[in-house]
Amino acid sequence: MATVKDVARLAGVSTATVSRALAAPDKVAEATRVRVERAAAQVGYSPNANARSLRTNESKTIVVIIPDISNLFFTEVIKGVEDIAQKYGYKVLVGDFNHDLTRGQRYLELISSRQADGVLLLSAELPIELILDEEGESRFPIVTACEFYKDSGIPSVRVDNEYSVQVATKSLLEMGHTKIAMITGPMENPLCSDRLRGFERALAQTKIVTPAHYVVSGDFTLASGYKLGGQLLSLEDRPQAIFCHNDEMAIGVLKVAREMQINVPKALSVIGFDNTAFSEYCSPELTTIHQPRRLIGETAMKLLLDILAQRKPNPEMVLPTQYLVRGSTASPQIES
Amino acid sequence: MATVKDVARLAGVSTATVSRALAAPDKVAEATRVRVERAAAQVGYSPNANARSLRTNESKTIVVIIPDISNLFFTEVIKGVEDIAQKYGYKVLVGDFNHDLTRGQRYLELISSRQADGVLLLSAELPIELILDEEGESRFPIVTACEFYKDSGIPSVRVDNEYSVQVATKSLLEMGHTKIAMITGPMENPLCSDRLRGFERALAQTKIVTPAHYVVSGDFTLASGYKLGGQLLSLEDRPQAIFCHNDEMAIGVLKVAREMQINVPKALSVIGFDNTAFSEYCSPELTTIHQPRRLIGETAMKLLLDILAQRKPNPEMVLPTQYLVRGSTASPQIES
DNA sequence: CTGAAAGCGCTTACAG
DNA sequence: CTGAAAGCGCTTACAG
Repeated sequence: MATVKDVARLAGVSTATVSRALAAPDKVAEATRVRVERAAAQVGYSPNANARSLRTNESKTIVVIIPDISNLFFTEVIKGVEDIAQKYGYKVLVGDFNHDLTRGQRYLELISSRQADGVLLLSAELPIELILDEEGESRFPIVTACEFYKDSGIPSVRVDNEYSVQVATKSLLEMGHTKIAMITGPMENPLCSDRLRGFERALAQTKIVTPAHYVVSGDFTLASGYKLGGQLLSLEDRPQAIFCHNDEMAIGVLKVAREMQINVPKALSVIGFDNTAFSEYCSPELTTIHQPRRLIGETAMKLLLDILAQRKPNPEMVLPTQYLVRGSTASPQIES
Repeated sequence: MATVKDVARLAGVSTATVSRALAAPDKVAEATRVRVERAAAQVGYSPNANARSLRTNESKTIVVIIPDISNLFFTEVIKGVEDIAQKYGYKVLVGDFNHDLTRGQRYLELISSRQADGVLLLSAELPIELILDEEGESRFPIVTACEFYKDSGIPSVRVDNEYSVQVATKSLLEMGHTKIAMITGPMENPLCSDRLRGFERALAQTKIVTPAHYVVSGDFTLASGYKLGGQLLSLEDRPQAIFCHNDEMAIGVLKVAREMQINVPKALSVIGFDNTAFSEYCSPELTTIHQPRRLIGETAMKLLLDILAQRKPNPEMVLPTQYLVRGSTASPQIES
């Protein structure tokens, strides 16, 4: 591999000048710049990023850490991150830790090993001590997106989960539903407790009493929606509507309802969350809550860029959702 | 950040010994090892990967380059890659180039900038000159998986696309179908031409003549399946079966058929490819061809590891598929 | 088993 | 505008 030395020799200048000509063309005479550029091209020079990072102490790389890369929700967020990062000359590494905390920690270590300058964390599963020191300060530049650590002071970008669910629940109530169940995500997530609270708040404004067994906890997968949906639909006092904490679980409910010959939306209304691609391709099409995923990614990346540049950022950004009524919800009808 | 120097000082040894104690514990006296380890822990030592890579000329990192991270097919392959990489002490970077060749090239440059030791390429979109030199030799350690460059000599891991499609097409023929259409992926992909060939071969063994307009070319998205499916189903000589080059497009066809009130499988059989998660959750469940995605990822990573270790690898590995008959295919019936 | 020393390839004050 | 020189933090032949 050619190095600055090779370029310098060929261009008849010092390595310092090569470095300047390539990095700060205006600090160098026009003619020199041209000579260096030609020489660089001729020897096929490609800078050694390790040497540069070692010297400058920055890698111009950020790592986005996600719990599960096969979750469609995250992948769209990543696209937004990449768009902005690219525009500002940052490389993006995607680290999927597959819900394995040891693996997640290893991605965090890209910071201490100086391979990344900052972290975009799309999860709240990692122990917060890994992120905050004893004074409650971030150990490194970090932004959380979608998921977040409640009252941690860690900058985050997300939607108003509580409000979004409250709105959708109200619409269900207005349609005349009185027996509404909910399949949550893992309840450790602040995001899920917020969504559950929105649900409860909406119900609290009515006289409806929801039995405890109407709220069950899944894990965001198709399979868990299928299983828990089947469970809810086998209840004596079968719910007329099931609100799921994401689209995948809602699609699982759709499947089990079909198998149990329970018509959606006539005998059962189903709501998802996220508005991922398949929500428009299932049958019936899913009523859901749109999250501006790409925008979340873009905003989070911009925030991280601000932090890396020491600009004081807005520590918490809440982006708007949109309640999308499609074919999977309707007024409850007499059951056949 | 603490460095070897700090550890050396505290442990009362040289930096050389620190380095050895941490990297090759058996080259050092037991007592020294313990002292160094304690000192390292005490000062919170974390090795600077850039310095190490600069010195050793390897990063212990591989990059897997994919055209679209929101494609479920790829994400499962990545999981397999990660499992193996992790086991052998390699870090995995995921680079999504979003079908943007400039971006793809930038990920390839992680090699020349020495941030990655090898490439796992899940695409055949990038110009082959970026990969092979004038002599047709790989410029760097690389393995392609799923997609591949035909007759390029680049090591690849994939399935027998031609044979898989041939088998499924035959089953359609045996069911009594005579009017079978195909929605392909982008025809630049060798993978797609192989699948098309399998289709044609199966038909060639019969007297059935398939009109040219029965073969249309999509782009692997839900939307393109929907659109092209609608097109095929609006034909005067409407096909009785549509074979799609992936599940997404097949699910798009399912949707348009539903809207056109064409019953699947009674009036239309639909076949996908890949066996991705949603294929079991659509209605009807999709008949498809299972690809061992995780195994593909594992195998490809092992192959790359062999190449990195200069072990002569098997340059082309073909893994078995499985034809899964589910609810979206049936014998053609009199149309209503 | 251990240390002194060189060097990986870059960038950047400093001096001119 | 340009160059000589130092140094980022590590590892590894070499010598003892």
